[in-house]
Amino acid sequence: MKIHELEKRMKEAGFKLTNQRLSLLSVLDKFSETMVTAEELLTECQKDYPATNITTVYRNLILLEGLRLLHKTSDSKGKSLYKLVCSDEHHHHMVCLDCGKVESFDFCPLEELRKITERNNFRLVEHNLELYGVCSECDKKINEE
Amino acid sequence: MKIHELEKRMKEAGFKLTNQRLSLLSVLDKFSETMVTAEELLTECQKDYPATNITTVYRNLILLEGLRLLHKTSDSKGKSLYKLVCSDEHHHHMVCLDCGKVESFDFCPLEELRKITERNNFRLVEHNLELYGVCSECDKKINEE
DNA sequence: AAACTAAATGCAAACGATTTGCAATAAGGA
DNA sequence: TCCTTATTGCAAATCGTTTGCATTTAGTTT
Repeated sequence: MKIHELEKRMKEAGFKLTNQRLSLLSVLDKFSETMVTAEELLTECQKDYPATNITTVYRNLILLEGLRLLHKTSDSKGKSLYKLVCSDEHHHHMVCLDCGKVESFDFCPLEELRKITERNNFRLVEHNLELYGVCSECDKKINEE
Repeated sequence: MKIHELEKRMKEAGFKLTNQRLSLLSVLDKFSETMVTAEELLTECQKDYPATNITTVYRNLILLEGLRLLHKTSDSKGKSLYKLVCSDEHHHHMVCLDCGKVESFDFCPLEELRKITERNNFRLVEHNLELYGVCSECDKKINEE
């Protein structure tokens, strides 16, 4: 989703477009291929707009999540990671354990999963299919060392 | 895995079988079908052995994780959830969002996933396929209300 | 353009989950 | 039974995140 579209969505939802928010959106956009922490977002935001504060970052992340514009997960230590949602059609991700880069792929065995849950009278709400490993760039770097 | 086997593994790894540990193993075994928090484990442990302490629970959970006997994830709020690893062959889980119950299924599209990662020069380390929803019992309960 | 008002911010302090330092205790071999 | 070292319990520290409150600001209204 383009930044302009994100700004429009916030505005339409009745939120003010403060400098802190514009800066956060632009940073999120910049990192749209990577899962990042709130702290990393803050650091980047401060480059545009030094006054930005971690509290504000968190508050706006919560807000974006509420608008379903932001995807939140947690790393193995329980720390939260964020990324703008993908607006394209259904797909899943490969996440690099080294640099956090996220690559997408279209495959999803949803049909099969539906059959399984029906067989168990399990009301399927969500499914999560994610691959973890080392992306080609990081793998190259490791081999060079 | 049977409790006795777990105890054996700990002992073999050079750890002492304290009452706190025995009590934790038995509680984990009791909850082997459910993801539970450290707090819930403590509460149960204290029924057997009232002196048990949250610090000890955490320390032993870390230890069991290190022995690869324990599986750790986090819920949507980042709180950690634990469960003994399954010793049976490769499978995935459906997790009830209501009661935490975990059911297993054998299906896994690993072949397909391998093809995808190879195509992307992505070195696959781990994959996660998990279904979330409402289990048949909870669904029944909800409908009764 | 100045005034207004509710929303948004920044700070410091609170928070909950988890970890750590340290002195006291207990497991399991000698 | 004794001894040594691992383990425990407690309190305090830590980390990421959230909240209360006074101040500031966006975006409207005059």
